[in-house]
Amino acid sequence: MAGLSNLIEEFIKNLIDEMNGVVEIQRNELASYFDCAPSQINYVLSTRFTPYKGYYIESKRGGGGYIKIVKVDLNESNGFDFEHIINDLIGDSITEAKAIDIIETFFEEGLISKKEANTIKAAISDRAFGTLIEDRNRLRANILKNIILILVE
Amino acid sequence: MAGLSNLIEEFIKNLIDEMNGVVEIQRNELASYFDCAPSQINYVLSTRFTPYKGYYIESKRGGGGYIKIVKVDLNESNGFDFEHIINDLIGDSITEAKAIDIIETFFEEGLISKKEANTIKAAISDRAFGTLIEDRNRLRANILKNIILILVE
DNA sequence: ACTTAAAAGACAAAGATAGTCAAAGTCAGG
DNA sequence: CCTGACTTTGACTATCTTTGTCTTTTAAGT
Repeated sequence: MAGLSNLIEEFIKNLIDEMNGVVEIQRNELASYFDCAPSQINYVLSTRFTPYKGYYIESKRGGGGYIKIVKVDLNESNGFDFEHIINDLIGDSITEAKAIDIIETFFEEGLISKKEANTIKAAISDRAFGTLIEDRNRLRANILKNIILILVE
Repeated sequence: MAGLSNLIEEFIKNLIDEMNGVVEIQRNELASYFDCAPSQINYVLSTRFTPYKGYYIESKRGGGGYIKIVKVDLNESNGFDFEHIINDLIGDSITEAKAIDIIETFFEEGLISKKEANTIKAAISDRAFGTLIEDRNRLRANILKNIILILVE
């Protein structure tokens, strides 16, 4: 059940690993390698390589154009920028998917264990909110921020 | 005497046994296998595979979507009677103070670390719920039950 | 400078799943 | 028979993926 987007995601992640955290691709080349629409590459980038997952992207159009994907090393020197995470990435409302991305990143960077990651995911999942319909994203932002403050201590 | 929902329930339970406690299904596929409305599957899941019975569920929509059902053994774990905790102590509503008591007990008995205890407390505190006024205790019960299933697993 | 071709970006439509909710059906007990 | 709980169904919604079309940017040649 692979799924094309997942394949492309894996492919890029392998490249990034091999290249020590930075990779440059050419959109059309990659698209033709996977025999898909070029904009599929944009889709993968915008859903899988987001700031919530610890990536940022630069690109250039025209002849010699490229897309550069950088994996941010959150632990290097500065440690996590919690202020940024709390104010900009979470704010006062966040979707489940984005919250999970942040939690996964914490795990991948060694800030929390797998068990802690799963616990936090359980705590902020829509499923855990049950029948509560309104303001899920606000509630989630609140809970997540409270949890993160504990982790920082 | 049979009843479609019971058949589907049995079918899924057999799958889970075969698969060692975790199974992924596709809603439409299963519905067409039983020749019923897809939402019948949701009905079965929400009435038969609840946290009270030791199940939790994850899913994804869209292409490559799935429903993942995980069975947790509430009986044989760490000397805790999780079934009792979930069904009787928590139920579908619990105060902050009582929830904290349960979490403290988990810590004292070595099921979770101090950090995990603090994380969970942060997740179910009234403070984390912010301006949400109604149904705090219901919400807390839901979140706590989901977290406990993760801890047991 | 101007033009053109070679990138990448934006966005919308179509396809593929799953979720929600309420109406209609069934069945057992009073 | 009536009532209420449980079940079944279907219409509508939400989310995720794939594809295609049109736009914008940039480098290179004239």
